[in-house]
This record gives sequence, C-alpha cells and structure tokens, in this order.
Amino acid sequence: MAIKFEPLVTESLAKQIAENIREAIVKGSLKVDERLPTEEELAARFEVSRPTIREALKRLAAQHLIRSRRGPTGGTFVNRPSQDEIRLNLTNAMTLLVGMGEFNLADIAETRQGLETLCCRLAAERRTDAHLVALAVELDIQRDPKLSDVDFCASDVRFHRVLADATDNALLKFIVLTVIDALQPVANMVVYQFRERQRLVSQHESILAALQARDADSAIAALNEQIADLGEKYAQACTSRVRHNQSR
Amino acid sequence: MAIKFEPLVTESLAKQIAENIREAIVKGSLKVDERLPTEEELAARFEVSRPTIREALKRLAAQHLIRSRRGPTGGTFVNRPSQDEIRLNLTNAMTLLVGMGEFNLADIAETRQGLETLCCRLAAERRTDAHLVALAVELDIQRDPKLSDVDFCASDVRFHRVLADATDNALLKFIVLTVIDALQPVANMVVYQFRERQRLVSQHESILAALQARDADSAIAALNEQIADLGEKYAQACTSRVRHNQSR
DNA sequence: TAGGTTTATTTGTCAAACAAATACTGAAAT
DNA sequence: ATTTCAGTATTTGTTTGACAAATAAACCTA
Repeated sequence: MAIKFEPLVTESLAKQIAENIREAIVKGSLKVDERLPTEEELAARFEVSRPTIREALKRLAAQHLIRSRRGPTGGTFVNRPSQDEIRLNLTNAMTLLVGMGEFNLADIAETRQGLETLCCRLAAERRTDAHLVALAVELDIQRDPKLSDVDFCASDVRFHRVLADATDNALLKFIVLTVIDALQPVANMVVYQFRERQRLVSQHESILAALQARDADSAIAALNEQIADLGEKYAQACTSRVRHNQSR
Repeated sequence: MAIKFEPLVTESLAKQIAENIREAIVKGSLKVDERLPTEEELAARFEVSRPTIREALKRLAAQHLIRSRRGPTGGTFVNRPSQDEIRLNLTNAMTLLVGMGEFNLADIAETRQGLETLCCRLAAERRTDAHLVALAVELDIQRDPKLSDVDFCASDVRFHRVLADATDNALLKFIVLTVIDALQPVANMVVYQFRERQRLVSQHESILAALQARDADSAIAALNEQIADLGEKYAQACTSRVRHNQSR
C-alpha cells in the first residue's frame, strides 16, 4: 500500500521563520514601524535558539523588510518599503540577469524603445517647466567636449530619468528607472566619438524642443532615432567584446 | 582643528561580508555553480566567527544568489540567476509597494495599458499558432458560467501572460509578467457580474481574432477598451473598500 | 536646573559543541 | 565479481552560553 508520507518539512528553520514573519508583514498583521518582539522573545515564541532567529531576521533585512537598532529603545522594526531601496534590489537582480546574457541586445533595445516612447507621449502632455529646465541642464553638460565618457553616459542617463519623471506616473517611472539603471553597465561598454556625441546631443535637443511644444510625435521620432543608433552601437560593442574575449 | 575622522564603518560585519561576496558574484570572480569555501574557511578568511558568516550567507540566500547543501560534496554554491526566482522577488516587493498605496490605480491602469499595447503590437507580428491555441484554451475556460471568481481571474491572468509570451521579447515579457503578478491582489478585489464577464470574454475574443489576422490595431483597440473597463472597476472596488474599512 | 554618569536593555559577535544530511569507503554476503 | 550494507568523514544546521557595543533613560552631583 502506498502510504502518503507528509513531505516532512525539510526547509531550514530559519527559512520557515523568515517566511512566517514576512507573511505577517505583507498581510498587514505587522504594521509599518511596528516593533517586533526582541530576538529572545522570538526565539522563545518559535522555540528555536537566538542565532536561528537572527538568521531569519537577516533574510528579511536583506529584502529591506525590517531594520534593527541597538539599545533600550532599539529592536527590530517593520520598514516602510521605500521605492528607492526596492529599486536598488531590482536593479541588482536585473543587472545580474543582463550580465548573464538572459536578455539579448535586440530585446533590450526594443523594450527600451517601447517604454520610452510611452514616456514621451505622457511627458509631452504633463511635463512641467521644471522638467524642461532639468533637461536643459543636462544638455548643457553634454555639450562640453572635455567631458569624459563615463560622465557623458551619466548625464545621458539623468536626461532619460527626467523624461521618466515627467510622465507623472509613479509606477511607469519606477519601471523605467529600474530598466535604465540595470542597463547602465551595457551602456557604459560603448565609447562615443565626437561626431556621435553631437548626434546624441542634437537628438536630445529635438526631444527637449518637442516636449516644450508638447509635440509628442516629434519627441518620439527623435527618441526612436536615438535608440536605433544605440542598438547598433551596442551590437558593435558586443561583437567586438566577443572577439576580444576569444583572442585572449 | 577639525580632524577628519574616517566614517569608521559602522555597518554590521555580516552585511559587509554579504556585500563583499555579492560583488564577487556580480563581477564574475565567482562563477555560476562554483563552490565557495566552507563556512569555517570563510570565517577564517574574513576573521570573523562562523555565525557571522552564516548571517551573511543567509542574506545572499534570501536573494537566491547562493544555495547550500550539506554533506561531503555539499557546501555553498553560486546560483544561476533564474528569471522565475528573481521575478518572484520583484513581484513580492512590488506587491508590497502596491499594497502600501505607493502607486495609485490610475497610474497602474495607465502603465498596464502602455505595456500591453506594446505587447499587442509585437505579438500581432510574432505570435505563433501555439500562442493562438493557448489563448483559445483560456477563452474556453472563461466561457464557463460556473467558474468561480478567482478561477476566472486566474484564467484572465494566464491569457495576458500568453500575450506577453507572444512578443518573443524576453525582457519585455519579464517586465510585463512581473507587473501582472504584482497587480493580481488588486485584480482579485473586484467581483465580476455575469454581464461583465461576457464583456471581458468578448474583448478577449476580439484580441484573439486580431492576433490571428495579425491586425495589431484591432488587438490594441480591444485591449484598451478592456483596460479602461478595468480601471473603472478598480476605482469602484477601491472606494467601496475604503468605505468598508471606515465603517469598521 | 544643568550637566555628566551610571545603568538597563537590546542587538552584534564570538566560541565550542552537537545534530543531521550525504557521499565516499570498505567489508561482507551472494 | 558484484551487490549490499554499515561505517566514516565532511559540511551545513542548530543550540547553548557568554561577552561586547550601542543607546536611551534614570540618576546623581554641582
């Protein structure tokens, strides 16, 4: 007869406890900034030792779900999830995926194009004057020929971040920033010649002008041109890097 | 005189060590499936105790960066980052953000609309017959009036997942699946009347027919109609929930 | 009352040991 | 010779107990 043995939980105690607490947080039984019992109390509650509890807490800390402070008023508290902290996690994870080649460059370019096209459409409608100023500032920086490649890239990234911000859509902004950040290592692979920088700058100028005129289609056209250029550059940089690796 | 004290690292040792190892993995010094030194060796290397090392490893395990196995051939190994595992992390994090009200419903609907519009355009171009079959299967399920609300929602989610899959763009698919999953709790809030289900099904039918004909614009039109409907439903469900909470 | 000092509380770290899982080794039985 | 089974070594999982460090509140002194 086929006895149905229970799967007899083989997961580590720490993992189970972490999951337990995590669910309490997500479900809302533990509210933001609420203080958890002390480690000793938790150990007694779950009937395990303190180090085990600590391992569980560390797992949660790694996800920024809790924070700890020493001292009498210290303890472990439920963290308000901050977009920036979580985005950092996501970016790290996605950077890893990209680095492992899970996504090919064509997919990346296509996705960026779709995402930023959407941004342009919304930004043309909702941008404030402050956004225009921020874009102009970055353009000014990018016009400096003495700018190093990394600084140029950084300014380019900031330009696109402002674009995302101008959509006035928190979720879309969150997604776009995550993707842009995760792709920065790829972006840094390419080196820009003077002529290419000029082209990039003029594309940015077109975008800025279009947003100022609230002309979504022109902004999208300039952006698509830029991303098409980038796609080619990425492909070049990638193949040359492959050759470089092979020759070693 | 203002002595410039060094910021004297106050972060916990475990956190520093975790970060240290994490960077080694991301930078590629530690390759996938490579085995890390034993905990004792690591403890000696970093000049800390074993529990401290363990806390560090638990942080990494929480991010699915490593896995551990006991026994002679056991140890700690670098994990190949799997899209599904990482997506689970992202989904959890985003679910939390959504649950905390970091994103309002209008933003969510707008983002979904933008994302899925993009999906439709690409899917119309690249869908295979297998995708059409998968969509048809879900439609069949959804036509059953005896289906429970959660099952109906689940099938709806699967329908949209197939849509994402049909884009044949791994990165876009990754993003869309993450967003859809993170929004499922919100989606489950709403209850569908029979008439509303019929409307949803007919919209799905339109999308399927449009994809079959590789008619992106028709697919997008049907999809936008659906998401507009959903936006209204969400808003209703949300205000009624607020009232419900207030009345308690 | 102002100021520093002690003190209690809580997390952070360490040390040593045992438990449990697991693959390898080797001996015994077929 | 092959198979089977027990033993053994290795590594992570868990426990116990203790001390260190940070920190806010209570307390004590001028």
